[in-house]
Amino acid sequence: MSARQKAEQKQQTRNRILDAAEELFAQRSYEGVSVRQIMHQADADVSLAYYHFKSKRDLFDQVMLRRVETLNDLRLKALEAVERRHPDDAPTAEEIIEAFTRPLLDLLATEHDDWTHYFQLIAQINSSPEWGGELMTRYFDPLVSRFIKALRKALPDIEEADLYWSYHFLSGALTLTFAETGRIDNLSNGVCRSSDMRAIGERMPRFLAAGFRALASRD
Amino acid sequence: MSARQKAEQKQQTRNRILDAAEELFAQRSYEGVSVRQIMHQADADVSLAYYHFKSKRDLFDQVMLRRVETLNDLRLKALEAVERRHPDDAPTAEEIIEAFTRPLLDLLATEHDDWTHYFQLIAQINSSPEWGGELMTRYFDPLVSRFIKALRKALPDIEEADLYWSYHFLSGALTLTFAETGRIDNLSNGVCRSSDMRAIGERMPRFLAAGFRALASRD
DNA sequence: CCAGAAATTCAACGAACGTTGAATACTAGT
DNA sequence: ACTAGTATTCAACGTTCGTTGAATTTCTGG
Repeated sequence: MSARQKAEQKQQTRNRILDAAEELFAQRSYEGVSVRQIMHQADADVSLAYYHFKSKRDLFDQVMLRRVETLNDLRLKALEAVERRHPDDAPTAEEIIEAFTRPLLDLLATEHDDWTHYFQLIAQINSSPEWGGELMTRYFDPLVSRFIKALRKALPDIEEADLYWSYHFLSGALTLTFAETGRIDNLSNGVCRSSDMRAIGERMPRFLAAGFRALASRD
Repeated sequence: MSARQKAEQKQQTRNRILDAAEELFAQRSYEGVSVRQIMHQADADVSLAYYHFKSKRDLFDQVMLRRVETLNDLRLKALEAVERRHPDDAPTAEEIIEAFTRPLLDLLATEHDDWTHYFQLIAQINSSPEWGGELMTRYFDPLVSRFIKALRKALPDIEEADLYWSYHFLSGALTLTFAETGRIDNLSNGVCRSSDMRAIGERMPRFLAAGFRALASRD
């Protein structure tokens, strides 16, 4: 086995641990899961966690970090593509929201098992005062500000407060929806399924863009 | 001290424990808080928790139960009041959503300290697959179905799937907003404040009703 | 003032927690 | 075959966890 292969194997183990941690943190929260349970699911010895990571908290941070760059890149590229399609006029609110949500939709449609637990985790963090404050600001707010700037251009008459509140409502709808909690499956008696990305893609941008416009055209 | 007064004092202690548990569960989740920490905050001995409640889990359930009836009653009354104002025609979607949200707004405006942690807790539960599945269904779905029935009447042309997805988006926006996570305060650099119930009341029903209508009038 | 119930405290249980240092297995280069 | 180093395992530490039974305080009704 070459040195290169060895390094890859180490990464493999590290990723197995990250996968297990991601899934369990998403299902039962940070404090609801022990390092022992994570390492059991990763099929590795407990103390190996502390060889690959500094602490339980560090493991959690690396779970967050592993995917955030991919995600933000895709979203930014989608936004830039939309703007490139409108060299003169401004894109519509719906197009911008589409760029904000489409990457998540696509990731869940094509690599569902890789991303589903990550979005569950983000949903929980987003609605937690304890965790969300720091993490969401650090990882997502820069990109969000970029999208809000684009939305401001799409809705030139909107007031600042309306713009931020609109985004806030969007954020709640989006994180809950992509968390695939199964709530809608229960409520609708099977008419809707949390995992139906096509159904979401057809409805969410339209729903949210209408909301933005309703606040932009206030009388 | 009369027997009556004594029973009241017992209830007082019980409520002190529930208050402490509600606040800490909301801030740090069920597993993130120990019975010892709760009882320390309630200024009572650890084992007193097991005199008033069967277990930690039972304590959590009682935290949930304590306020849910009040809340659902207010919401149902608000909906019935709206319907009484429309004996012949159907109320608008905005009026119904208003009835769904107004009680929360009012409770947070008039008894903020009593209710703020409860709504934080609900937000976390709503976005957790582990907890939300059972709890939200048990405590809220009956009332929600009642509201959905009213919305179906307000939007006679809407398809079932659109109706449920619309409510799902509403649910996400609503739970995040009333959780007062402070996320919008950071993002908007102080332009908006999570605790500004007036700002929310002026915007949320309008935003969400527009979303419903956008899906109802699908081409 | 006393009996007895009710509310609260004390002391402790076994289990699980995060974390660590030393020991081991494995493999790559010499 | 030997060595060096890296990945992994073993065994244990002190602490905190949820929970319990017995002791104790507090107060009421007789």
